[in-house]
Amino acid sequence: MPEGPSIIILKEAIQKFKGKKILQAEGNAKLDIERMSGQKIIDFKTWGKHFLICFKDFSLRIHLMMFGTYRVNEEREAKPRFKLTFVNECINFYACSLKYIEGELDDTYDWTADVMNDDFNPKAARAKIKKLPEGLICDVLLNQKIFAGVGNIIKNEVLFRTRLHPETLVKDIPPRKLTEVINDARDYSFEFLKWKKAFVLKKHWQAYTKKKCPRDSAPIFKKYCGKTKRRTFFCEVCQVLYPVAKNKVRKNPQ
DNA sequence: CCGGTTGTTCAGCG
DNA sequence: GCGCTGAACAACCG
Repeated sequence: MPEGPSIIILKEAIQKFKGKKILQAEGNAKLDIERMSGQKIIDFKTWGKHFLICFKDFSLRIHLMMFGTYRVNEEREAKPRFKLTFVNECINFYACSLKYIEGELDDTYDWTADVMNDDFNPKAARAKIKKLPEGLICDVLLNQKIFAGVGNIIKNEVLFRTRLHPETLVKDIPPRKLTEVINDARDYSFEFLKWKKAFVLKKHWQAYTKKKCPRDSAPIFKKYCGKTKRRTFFCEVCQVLYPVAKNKVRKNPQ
């Protein structure tokens, strides 16, 4: 479920409940689920991997973490973390983390960071990245304050598509290459969404979980990179680790 | 059948 | 107070 595009799919799946009144809210969550009983759903919003159910004075933030799931008008065997009942219909959420947000969401969320949002701002992303010169690009891509919604799959694929080595330091990335990475974090996320909806996401992976580079047939390495220590798949032949040593730059190519 | 993981938070430590 | 590590959570896939 978890990366940003999957949360968009969730939003679309339950869009029909927007404007509806919750007849009953129940569940085994730690917070006061019943607070939502009788409330009307004003809107659904998303920010990165957060799914937000908006009410008049507060919102519920749902994070599906690694294994969260949901069902519309269906039950799983396990008890739901919480269930919302409408007239003749219901939504069930399982294995998710919940939190209430009081007041305006604009006070909590920087919408310019969300790669799936129309307000995503590449310049704002660049300014935040510039403040982390010693950071590794593989960690930066997973930083939700910069690229909300990007998860480990998107990270791997964006680095492959832009031919950038995951352990490149931010300060060593050429400006145009950085522009490419920022733009592709958004572009690939929309490709991810399109392919996920069509159930063909996996077959479009070029580096993630792959053994061989589709560009040059060199082996794809697997390494737990950076501070985040997440699985990272990359080709050492075509993904450039900047700065490129001077004696490796050919003076007269071809 | 068991190991690994599309994610995040928090306790505990030096 | 900090950064780092490991645990915890949880369910499905291969």
